[in-house]
Amino acid sequence: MATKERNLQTEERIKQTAKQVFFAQGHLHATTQEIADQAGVNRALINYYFRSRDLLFQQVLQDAMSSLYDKLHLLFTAKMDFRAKIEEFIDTEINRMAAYPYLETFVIAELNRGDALAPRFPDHLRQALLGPFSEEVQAEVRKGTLAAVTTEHFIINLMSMTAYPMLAKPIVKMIFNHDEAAYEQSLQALKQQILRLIFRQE
Amino acid sequence: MATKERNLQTEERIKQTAKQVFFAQGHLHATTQEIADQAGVNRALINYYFRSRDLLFQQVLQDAMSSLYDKLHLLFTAKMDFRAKIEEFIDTEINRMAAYPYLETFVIAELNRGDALAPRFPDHLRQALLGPFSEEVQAEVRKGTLAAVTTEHFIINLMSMTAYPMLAKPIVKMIFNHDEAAYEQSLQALKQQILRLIFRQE
DNA sequence: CCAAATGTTAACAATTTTGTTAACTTTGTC
DNA sequence: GACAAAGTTAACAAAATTGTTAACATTTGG
Repeated sequence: MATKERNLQTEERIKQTAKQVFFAQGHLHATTQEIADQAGVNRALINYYFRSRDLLFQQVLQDAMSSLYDKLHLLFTAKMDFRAKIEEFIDTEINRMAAYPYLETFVIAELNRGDALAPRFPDHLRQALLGPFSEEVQAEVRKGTLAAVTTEHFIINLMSMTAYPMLAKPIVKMIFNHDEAAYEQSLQALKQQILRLIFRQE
Repeated sequence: MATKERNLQTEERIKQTAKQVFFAQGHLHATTQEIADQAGVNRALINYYFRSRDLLFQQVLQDAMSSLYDKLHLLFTAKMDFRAKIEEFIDTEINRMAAYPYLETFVIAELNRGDALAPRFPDHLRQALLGPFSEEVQAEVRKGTLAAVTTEHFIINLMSMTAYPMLAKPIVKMIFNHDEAAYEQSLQALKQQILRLIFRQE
């Protein structure tokens, strides 16, 4: 008996659309109808493939968490020159956030719903963080290329600067009176500006 | 005819509770029933004082926007030593965010609902930003106390570092395996760490 | 090509949430 | 203390949203 092949075309389209609605458009209150409409499918298909609205949400949440883990895994373990690694992290992270500005907002909003199960951070990631990566950071501190900060706060600040500007996109646009184009441009420039702030030599 | 005095005790209690639910607990999907329960009032009173759920949301949103404006106004116009001003901004901002971690999340989520009216950033604030405050920042850059960054990105980075760690509180706690106490402690230490990162002298 | 499995749809039912109304209570004022 | 205004409540009505079902369509394997 061959493995049952479900119609991934539709199932995947629904999930992708849900991500688009939640992560890109920031419609955290979106109904199943709205998602079905944008996906161009009958709403009942959401129940057919995902049983319930909640299970769709959980699947999307799982995917989002996975992508969070992936990006941190790369940062903590890649065997590259430290500065190059940070540059790449900033670059991919800003590009990712530009496509999905509200991914973390969605994750956080879902985590705050009483019923949500708190996901666990993979142990091997925390080991890499506390061990090898922390060594790298502190070596840079001793060299004087980084300010004297703890590894934990270095990571927090790095995540802050690469995530917040897109997470708070409407606020940033409002403060600086940016249209979409100006905002995009400011975002690209931000990459260099973060590097200048973090690293101590010219 | 004297001005009509409505029962501000109840009206205010409802609004305060709504802020607590949205900004502190992060229940962005909260129903009017949940708010009424936590406020200890009959749900119909929400309609009595605010007409509709949406109008309550809008009032809370307005208050949130005002507090955002206030904090920026202070940063842009206070006549203090630059470093002292930044220190104070970080301090009050982190304390505020610790009490209301999800204020900006709520604002952003509401701004992304199609029907919301985009609020305008007060002109006098943008003037102060582009004029006097920008002068201050660039003077510090010339002195070498700040890295060579644009005023815009300086502000964005500052807001990022003071807002994100609380905005993403569940994620931060998860990554570093913090309980509530450890998280609080990390937050207090963050203030100094941000200053070390921003300013160039020891 | 036929039959079983899978996919899709519209209609319906159940649930959740919001808004309204009318009766009742409290408060302030004369 | 009587009266009017404001405040409060439970019950009801309306709307929005989700979940289910049964009929229909399409695909797939023999």
